Amino acid sequence: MAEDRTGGHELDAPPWLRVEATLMATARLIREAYDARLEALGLHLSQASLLSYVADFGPQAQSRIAERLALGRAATGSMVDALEARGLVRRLPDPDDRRVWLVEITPEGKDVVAEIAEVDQRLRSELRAGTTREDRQQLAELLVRLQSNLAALE
Amino acid sequence: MAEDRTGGHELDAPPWLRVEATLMATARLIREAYDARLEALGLHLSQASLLSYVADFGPQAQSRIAERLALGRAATGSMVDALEARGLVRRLPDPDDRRVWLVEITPEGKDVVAEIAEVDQRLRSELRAGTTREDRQQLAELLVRLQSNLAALE
DNA sequence: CCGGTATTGTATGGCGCCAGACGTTCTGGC
DNA sequence: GCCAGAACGTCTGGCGCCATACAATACCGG
Repeated sequence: MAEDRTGGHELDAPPWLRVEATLMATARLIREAYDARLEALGLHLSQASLLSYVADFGPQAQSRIAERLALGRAATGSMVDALEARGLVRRLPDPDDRRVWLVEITPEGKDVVAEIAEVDQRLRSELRAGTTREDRQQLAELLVRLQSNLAALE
Repeated sequence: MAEDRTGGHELDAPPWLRVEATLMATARLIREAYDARLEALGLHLSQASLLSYVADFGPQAQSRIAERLALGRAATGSMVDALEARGLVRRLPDPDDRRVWLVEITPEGKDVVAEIAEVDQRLRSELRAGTTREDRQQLAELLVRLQSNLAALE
């Protein structure tokens, strides 16, 4: 991509914001790829992540879900609305705290999660082409590092 | 990352879509960090990128800018509107094609670009804490690879 | 030169998400 | 017990961006 054809400029100029922009663009492309493949299931990446999360970890409060998915509480709430309307998820009152809803996966939701996992695995293997396991592991670590640096900034 | 296959339970399972979600969340955090620091200049990351781009490469058609920044033409157009309203950028008619506007940086724009570069360099050095040059280079390469894989999918 | 097609920039409507304000409920110091 | 403050979930408004449709202009085969 960045073959800044500036003839005799920098060799591989890391032109300022370019790397960040690339990261963001890649993230968007990935989301679009997932969204396209999840469209048949009637949901998009964030919803699929939410569903997988409650499937894995059992009934969870919305705040915790929001925190885990790095989303806002409002967005999480409306996503739960949508998933609930489709019967993939159910809201249970928390017996110990009347403010919170525990979001639980339904049997229908579990079926969908299985399909999501398939979609995910297929797409992942396509994306992995030409990359090594170490590459990906290092990417994951770098992302974590970046996040902690970002958190330390504020 | 994907082959954790629920051997029983994982301790810190990186289940399925989690890595992608992390990527997206990181991208968003980075954008927010930039936006916060660029707020004093009255612009956000995409506008700053646009400005830097036309500063580096001279007058460019909006479509080329959009393509280079991985944005839509409409979004690019309204960003140019905003930058033009602030006098940071100017629209010149292309003498060879009456459909296109050539977007050119103004002297005031150049001043702002210098400030952007400063902000960028400072934030970059903060983000780099605890990462090596190889890490970052590998990240850049991996992103390129991912993008090309994504492009090949459609 | 003429017609169809591609391309440029713009306008419109929609989507995902956030930030702030709000009512409700829990919690800890007095 | 009681009351200030924190936490949960919801609502509203806004932002950045996209997809689509559109008019104007360019390109190309007859």
